[in-house]
Amino acid sequence: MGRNRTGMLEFAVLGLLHRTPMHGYELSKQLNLLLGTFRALSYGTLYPCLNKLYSEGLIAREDYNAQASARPGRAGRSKIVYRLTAEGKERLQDLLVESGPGEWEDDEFGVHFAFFGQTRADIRLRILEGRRSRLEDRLEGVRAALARTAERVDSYTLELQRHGLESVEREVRWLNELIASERRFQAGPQMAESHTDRGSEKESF
Amino acid sequence: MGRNRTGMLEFAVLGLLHRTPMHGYELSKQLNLLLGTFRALSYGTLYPCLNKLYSEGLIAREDYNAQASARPGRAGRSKIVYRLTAEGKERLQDLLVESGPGEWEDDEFGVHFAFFGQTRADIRLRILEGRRSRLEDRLEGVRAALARTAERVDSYTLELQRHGLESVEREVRWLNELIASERRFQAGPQMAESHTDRGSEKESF
DNA sequence: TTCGTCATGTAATGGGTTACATGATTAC
DNA sequence: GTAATCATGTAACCCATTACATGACGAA
Repeated sequence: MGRNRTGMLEFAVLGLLHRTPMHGYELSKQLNLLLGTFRALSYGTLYPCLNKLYSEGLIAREDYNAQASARPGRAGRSKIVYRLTAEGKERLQDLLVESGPGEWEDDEFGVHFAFFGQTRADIRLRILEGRRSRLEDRLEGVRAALARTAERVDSYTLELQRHGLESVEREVRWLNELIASERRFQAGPQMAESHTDRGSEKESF
Repeated sequence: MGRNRTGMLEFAVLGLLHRTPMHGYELSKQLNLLLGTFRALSYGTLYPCLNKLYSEGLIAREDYNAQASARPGRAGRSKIVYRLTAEGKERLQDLLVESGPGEWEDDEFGVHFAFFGQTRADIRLRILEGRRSRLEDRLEGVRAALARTAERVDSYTLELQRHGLESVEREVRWLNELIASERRFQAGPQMAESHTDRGSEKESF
């Protein structure tokens, strides 16, 4: 047993700190941007989490009582900059590679996706496909329930369900595009121009 | 002071029981269908909630030890059917009429919307408009953040944010349609026929 | 000088899930 | 008879929010 219920927060923190060291306040903003659409979080959550990661040796702190900084601008306000330790990096790698059923859920998927840039291509594909089949199950369930109850329910409830259904359908289409583009990339990795403006050159991944 | 943090669950339970008395298990399925897209919940949450509502006198229980049923076999399986008391109905009315800023959030909005069929027209409009402005604020925030960080971030993160943004934009369009249709209805209740295909008979409320 | 925002935390509280525990009924 | 699902609950735990508490910096 002993499966880690990990907490996506720790994952997200490790992922962000791997990109670049940061202090808590900044981290919190990044996090709210990163997970923004999925979920927000507050200081009451973040700081205890940082303490925990620190006590587990996954991150290291560095105090900035900025005497050191020649900057006259921001003198000594106490900032604590965190960075990943070797153990932290190892741990992050383990988390990145996880792609079990738990990883198809909303939160988990969101965080995993956010760090796809650091994830192996085969894992990316597995997660995208898992997510898709997860959503398809959900669709089936809701459609069945809807068909059963449809005529017996007021139109607002119905409208709510219809809208929910369409949201899920839309995400499935999104996933289809992403999966196609992942496959295209894995089939022929010869080139993939980063242009990223808008439209549909998902090949840039 | 004394603002109720109410818990949307209690609201949803009262709302469902107002439509028709039910026992816990059935309630749980209805609830998961009703809030389905928004959130699921488990027995560990529901039963304690029912007990609480009962102890507050908002709902009444009725045991079904199905001797009554034609089946003479064993003492029937114990089902507990719940129905709203007078106090419960009163309480539900209070909740239905609430339309403060808290009511524009995801969960709150979902539950309120699900019971729009029992909500006064002016309140419906207030909630829809509040929700919309809530989402518009969110859009602005995300867009700003996106503009600030856009070029400094890998394309997966960007794609995630773009998709999130589009989801919100889509919900705003949905709300626009609903608001328009509510206004049409309030302006001239004689008829509000228009496209919106299956959604248009809001007059039935 | 006052206000906004940067910056870090703690304590109380709440809401929820998971796993556990039990047993009846229905369909195969 | 056996599996699925109906049906009800409890206890342990986890994660997160809210409100509280503190304080320094930059700009108006």
